[in-house]
Amino acid sequence: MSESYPDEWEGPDDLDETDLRLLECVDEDFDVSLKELSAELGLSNSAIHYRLNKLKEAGVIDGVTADVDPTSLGLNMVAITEVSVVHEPGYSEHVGTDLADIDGVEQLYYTMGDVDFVAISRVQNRSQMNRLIEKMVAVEGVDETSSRFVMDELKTAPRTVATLSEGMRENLVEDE
Amino acid sequence: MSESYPDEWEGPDDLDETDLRLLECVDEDFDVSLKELSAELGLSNSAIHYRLNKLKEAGVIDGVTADVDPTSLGLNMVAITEVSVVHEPGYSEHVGTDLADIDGVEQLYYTMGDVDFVAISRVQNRSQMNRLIEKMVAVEGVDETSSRFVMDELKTAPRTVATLSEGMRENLVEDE
DNA sequence: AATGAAATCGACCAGCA
DNA sequence: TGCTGGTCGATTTCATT
Repeated sequence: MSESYPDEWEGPDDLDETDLRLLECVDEDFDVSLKELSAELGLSNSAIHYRLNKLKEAGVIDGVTADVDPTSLGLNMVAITEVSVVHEPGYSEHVGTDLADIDGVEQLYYTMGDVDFVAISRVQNRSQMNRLIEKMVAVEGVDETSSRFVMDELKTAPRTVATLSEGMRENLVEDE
Repeated sequence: MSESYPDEWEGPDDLDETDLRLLECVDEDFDVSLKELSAELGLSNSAIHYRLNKLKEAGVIDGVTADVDPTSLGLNMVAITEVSVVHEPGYSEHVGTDLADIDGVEQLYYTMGDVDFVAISRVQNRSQMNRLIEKMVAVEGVDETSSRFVMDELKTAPRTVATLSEGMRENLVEDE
């Protein structure tokens, strides 16, 4: 994020419309054969393969992962926790990594404003959640925490490409 | 989540230690050959394949996806927004789906407490963010919103299995 | 539930537009 | 650079234990 580009700048990589459509497919489901993709995009198998490799090497695709359903592992309890730290310089980085290392913390954001960190955690039961919050409070530099329980996850995994607006899309393919 | 199980209940599926180790591998990186997995786990290729299929059919693995790096698409701006709704019965479901449908909203949680929804959104620039917030406010039933900008994402994609604690693991394999 | 062999599919290379 | 076609190696499937 240490870029000197203007606010309306779009992205470093030169993607064309085909790349974007390919990303839309595999961002949703990579468990498809090259055949299906080539049928969808009107290209040969090797062409798809070639483009996928290019996207991986460029870091646009930075991994392929199996999405594990948390509820099938009994991880039914989700909480969103706001963490504020004592305001002494240099603390935040340390606090951040300590918080991120706590088992059950799935996401951790460092934010502007009165609250300093927002964590999203997932556990199996109340006692685990209690222990998790205790660990957060015990991190040196943490001032106070405030948690909310999640009753429903209406939208979860970051399906980055699927949530692109038309405008965002245009910014990517227009000026490559 | 409409289960009548006690709080300490662990999970519906009968997983053994091998399944869990396999999940740990592919949850991190599915772009590996069966050879590597069979070497790691001491099983034949076909056995790995058999277990992977079983996990997919059981819904433990509910998909294989390519992880697209948002920054390579110029999606550098992330916000966490708290949304409260006017308290009239039956509003919440409608508001939830409307909010989830807004382009750029990657995650949406329905929570207990004074705030009703928490959204995590990702866009390319300030004007897109402004429009996104406007759309949220325009949703019928939304009372007010409060947004915080994310300065750093210390932990992002829900690597569910990777963040399991020892206790969570034990709950899964012990009593299958 | 796991194995090995057979059929199928994907990865890579050389060459071409 | 982006793509094609063919080859080899990998994966999927299936009969068998």
